[in-house]
Amino acid sequence: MSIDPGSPVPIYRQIADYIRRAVAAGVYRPGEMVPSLRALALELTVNPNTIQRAYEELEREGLIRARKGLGMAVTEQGVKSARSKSAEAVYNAFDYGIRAGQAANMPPSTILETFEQAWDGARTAVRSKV
Amino acid sequence: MSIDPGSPVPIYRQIADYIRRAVAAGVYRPGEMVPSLRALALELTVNPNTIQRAYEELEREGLIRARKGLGMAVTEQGVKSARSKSAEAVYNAFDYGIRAGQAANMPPSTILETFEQAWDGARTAVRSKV
Amino acid sequence: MSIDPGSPVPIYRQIADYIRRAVAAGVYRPGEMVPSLRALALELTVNPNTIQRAYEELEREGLIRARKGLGMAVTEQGVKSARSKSAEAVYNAFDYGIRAGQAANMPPSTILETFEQAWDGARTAVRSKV
Amino acid sequence: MSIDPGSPVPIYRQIADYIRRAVAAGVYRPGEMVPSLRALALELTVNPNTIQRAYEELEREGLIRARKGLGMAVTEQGVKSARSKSAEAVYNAFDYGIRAGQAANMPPSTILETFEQAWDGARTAVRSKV
DNA sequence: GTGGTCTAGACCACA
DNA sequence: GTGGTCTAGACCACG
Repeated sequence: MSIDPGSPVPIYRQIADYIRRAVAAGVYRPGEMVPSLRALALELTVNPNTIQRAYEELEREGLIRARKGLGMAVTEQGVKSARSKSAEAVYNAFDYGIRAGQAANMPPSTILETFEQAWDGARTAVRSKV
Repeated sequence: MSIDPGSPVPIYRQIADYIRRAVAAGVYRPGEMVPSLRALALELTVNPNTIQRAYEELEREGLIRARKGLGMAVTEQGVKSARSKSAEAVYNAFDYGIRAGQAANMPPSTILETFEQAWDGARTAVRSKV
Repeated sequence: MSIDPGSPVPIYRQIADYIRRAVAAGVYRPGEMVPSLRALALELTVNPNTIQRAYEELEREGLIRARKGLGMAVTEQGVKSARSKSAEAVYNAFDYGIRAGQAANMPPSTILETFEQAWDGARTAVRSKV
Repeated sequence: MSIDPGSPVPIYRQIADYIRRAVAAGVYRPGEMVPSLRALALELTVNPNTIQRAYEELEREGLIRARKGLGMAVTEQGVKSARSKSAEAVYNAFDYGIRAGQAANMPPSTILETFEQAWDGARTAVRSKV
């Protein structure tokens, strides 16, 4: 994964989002441990406190649970929770885009065309990875 | 227009965004004046400094231009600029949503369905306003 | 107010509890600002970060709301929320005490007597303050 | 007995508390042995070190005493000690609840009502177990 | 001035 | 080893 320190969205939230997506994608399954604070801090070259802040947020959401001396384990209901959170995020992004287009007086057809462009762009980006 | 002081997006940016959308939508045409600092500050019950900051941002973009003793006028290329800015914002929102869905391992069909839901939701929201 | 740094309950939680009780007691009314991070940090001689952590918790609960550049304001529904939280805390303490007594095989009459002792103790403690 | 690994109260203390209550309740009488380290560790599926730590605490209190080759025996003064500890815990819980109510400006009548609710709740909970 | 984020480094309790 | 708390001090955006 990669972190953008210059982004307006705080680092700890970027990390939390990443873990959320990873859990939603099945990278970490229920009962498994997410990377330890210090391990992930080393990997991303950020301060352990920053990782902890991200994990705190996830723990409050019920996605992971702290077990002192052991680590942070993905909750049983974590995957479901992460999936719904992800779906919500996607919906919100689309909704925001559509409303922004409407507010700027863009005709519906233009908004739809813009979506198709983004769709093609993102899809070929994936293919080019492969 | 309305301001949300509790929102994470700064007030001055909410205002700048609003003016941008208004110009893109043709509310203010080239050569016309946007509301004066004090007038807008009174209407929104916000510190005039905050309006000032929003207008500074817009002036830096070339959207508006100070005319001493008159106010801030929308520039000729302002509408085009605002339109392209708006189009870019719409594209970015869609792109972000699509990529978030992919990162969470959502199948393409699900992403498309989510867009359709957002589309229906936003369209009916408009109709209900009318 | 006073902080016990040696307590097992973290300082930031002691502070959050104190603010909660203060709001419930009507010391800070809706719309009013709670002490600023730095001001309270100076008064209690703790690090501002610690105060911020307490305020974060209160903001998540909806008790207060951050207004950048201004301070943290008590929410309209904050008092109600704080009152119900306080009532819950009192109930939980009593419940815990009763169950501890039952688990130790104390007869009900002894548990009730213990409560009366605590009641008299706390009440006279208040009187002696006056 | 049951252990809650997710609780904020450490496992070793949950175990120590359980033994304390059991001694106070007369489950283990003076001279009798408490469960061996390994037996209890197996039963609770916990690291033996954790049991060890709980027993250390109890031995420091004088509740139990190591008898080489035999196990940990409840001391004669253990029961009295455990009883007074339990009584103290009950008193402290009540005292804490009363003071929390006072700090939140709850009228004495409300505090008393809250106790009665907790009393009824805990009593019926016991009955429903039977 | 305000709150928000981040780093560096420390100490602690827990398993 | 793990997570949890705290301090000190820095920089930023905001009003």
